[in-house]
Amino acid sequence: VSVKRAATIDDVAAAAGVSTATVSRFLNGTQPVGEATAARVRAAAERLSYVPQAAARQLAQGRTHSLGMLLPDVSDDFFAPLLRSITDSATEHGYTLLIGIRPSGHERPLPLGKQNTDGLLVFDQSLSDAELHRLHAVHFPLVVLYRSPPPGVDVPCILVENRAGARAATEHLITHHGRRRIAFLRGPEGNEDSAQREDGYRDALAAHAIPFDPALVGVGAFRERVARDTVTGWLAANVSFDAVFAGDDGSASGALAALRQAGVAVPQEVALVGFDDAARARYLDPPLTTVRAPGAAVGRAAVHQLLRQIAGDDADLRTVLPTELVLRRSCGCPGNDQSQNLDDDPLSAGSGYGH
Amino acid sequence: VSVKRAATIDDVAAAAGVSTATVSRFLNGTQPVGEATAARVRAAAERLSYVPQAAARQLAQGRTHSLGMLLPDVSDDFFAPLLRSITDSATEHGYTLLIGIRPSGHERPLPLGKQNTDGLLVFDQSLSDAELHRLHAVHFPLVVLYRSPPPGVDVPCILVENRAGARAATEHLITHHGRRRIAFLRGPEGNEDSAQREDGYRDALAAHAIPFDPALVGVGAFRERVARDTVTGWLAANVSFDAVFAGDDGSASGALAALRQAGVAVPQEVALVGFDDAARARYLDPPLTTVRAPGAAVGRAAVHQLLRQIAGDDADLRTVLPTELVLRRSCGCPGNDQSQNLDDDPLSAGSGYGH
DNA sequence: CTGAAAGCGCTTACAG
DNA sequence: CTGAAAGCGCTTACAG
Repeated sequence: VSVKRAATIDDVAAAAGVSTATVSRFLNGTQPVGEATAARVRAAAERLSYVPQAAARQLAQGRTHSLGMLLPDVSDDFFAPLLRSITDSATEHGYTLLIGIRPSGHERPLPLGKQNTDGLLVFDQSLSDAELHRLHAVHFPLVVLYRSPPPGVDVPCILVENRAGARAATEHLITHHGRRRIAFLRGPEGNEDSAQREDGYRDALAAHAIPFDPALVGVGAFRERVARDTVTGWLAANVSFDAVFAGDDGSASGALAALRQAGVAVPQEVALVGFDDAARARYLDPPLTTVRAPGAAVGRAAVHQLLRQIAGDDADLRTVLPTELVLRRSCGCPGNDQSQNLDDDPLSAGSGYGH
Repeated sequence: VSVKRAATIDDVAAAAGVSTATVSRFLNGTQPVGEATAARVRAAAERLSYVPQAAARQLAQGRTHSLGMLLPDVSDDFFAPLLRSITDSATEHGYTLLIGIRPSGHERPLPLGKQNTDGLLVFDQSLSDAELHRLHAVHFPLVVLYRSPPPGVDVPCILVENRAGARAATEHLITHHGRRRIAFLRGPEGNEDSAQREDGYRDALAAHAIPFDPALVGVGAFRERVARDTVTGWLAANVSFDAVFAGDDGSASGALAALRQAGVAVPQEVALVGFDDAARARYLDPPLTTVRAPGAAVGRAAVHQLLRQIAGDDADLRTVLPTELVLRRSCGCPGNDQSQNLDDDPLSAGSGYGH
């Protein structure tokens, strides 16, 4: 047994005394094969430790059996549960996940496409509208996550219930904690999730006859430092507020840092609520009350819709997943970070790295 | 221009009035091409928006131009900076990163190998010693991360200075904060990083003539919950200690939760130090003093060594990266979580997701 | 500088 | 149930 060259289907066929067609059929189960033949092929493949070469199958079949995932950038703890559910779902269906990172600014060509992938999960802004349009026009299977497709481009999308979640969070501050001067930290310009969260925030104010005050809306940009600076600015300017609803958990962290820095007690003086329930949320002090956006469910739904398209079926154009208010202590609730918070930690469920 | 079928090299060749060989040479720059010819080919490729099909090149060339990354599992915030540096380095050198997740227990066959990848980055225990041996025996390029290869298997490895880092952390507790009853939270059984960190811990004790007390070593398993339970047990049993050196930041979080729960003041009554400087470290309260293990540098080094092997060069068998003690407040230092901690956050450097 | 042609390792009608 | 053969879309000696 030479160690130099990996065994090919020809080697297996020769060893088993059959044609390559038969080997292929048996290994793929695409057509019945005689019992005796099967045994010989199995033995030969085993003995030669034959592994089919992906490129050759891909070329012959015209499909790659792999899914691409395109990210605008790799950042923060929001990512882990999502990635995990996507890889799990893909693996479960016999697909390999190919990840391409698209740095912001995307000058470079797409690393992933029809050439190396059967379909693509597109995060947020990692594909421009024009690119989305072009790929969809050639019927390349696509699913967009955390955004809707541009008008006229019927690409299935996976969204979360931003508006209802944001409304629930804001109403909780009003109803349970008597807050009426609630500030809002916006996400990045043009971000769809953020716009919807702001709508929910306004819904809640309106429902409780609290006038909307533009002075209480600031930029958080889903960035910790930006949010910190904004809140620090408010404090310096003596803006009066008794609560902050942050557009995401990252900006909530920043707000918390600014408040702590200024000696403002959270939640006593200013209550705080975030959005996402990212991994860090439970570790903040006080633990962050936030709206859980189900990352794992988003991942599963995305893979499902992508596979339907690959199979030639129609996919749902719009999947909206429910959000849920998670009460911890930053809003003023008694919280419960002993059992609940740690035990359902989606991240500690794994085995962890060996480091 | 038909929208049905993607253009192939034949289409381009026909459109440009040259042979496919010429198209290939021009596009890959493998051989000089006449100026006029080049112009025609460029125009044709452009007009047909030709993208070479990866599988065909792979088959013809016998290489995939992609790197695999194998993970035992996707977990926690330790992962993000590492993944980011790996993808960046790979992209920079014209490689695509293919990620395969190997769930613990690994009953399933390897998703990544010679069939679809030019080389593999192997994390921790995601490959068994036998598999490692087998792949190395057939000269498949491999780099192991956060572990050394099994004896007799000359696979390059990337490690961090665990022992020195752990010693520095422990000595800091002794020297600067006068602690002498320092507990240690071990990592998972058989974990190399953890063993080395324990060595460093013992080195420090010995250097200061503090007897090693086995009652002060407990299992943390790099898992938050496990560590929490261990520390809770110590407190219940009235074990006396004035500091905890946790094997990683995850177990440090758990220790902190247990201490807070029991009303023990950190750092006044018990000082705490972790290892890794994971994303969460700066968000704990108090911010966690920890040993920074340079995830991004590990990623870059790993890709570098892998590419060298792919190029047929010799790679360094052992790369050990320095660690650095990061002083925050959990050890009793005044800390400085205003500017430094946020501004150098490797995770907030990206654009963030639109969620 | 350019082309004709073989070959990479599979799959899959087609024929039996 | 099985095989001979064409074909997937590239690359690359080989010859000129």
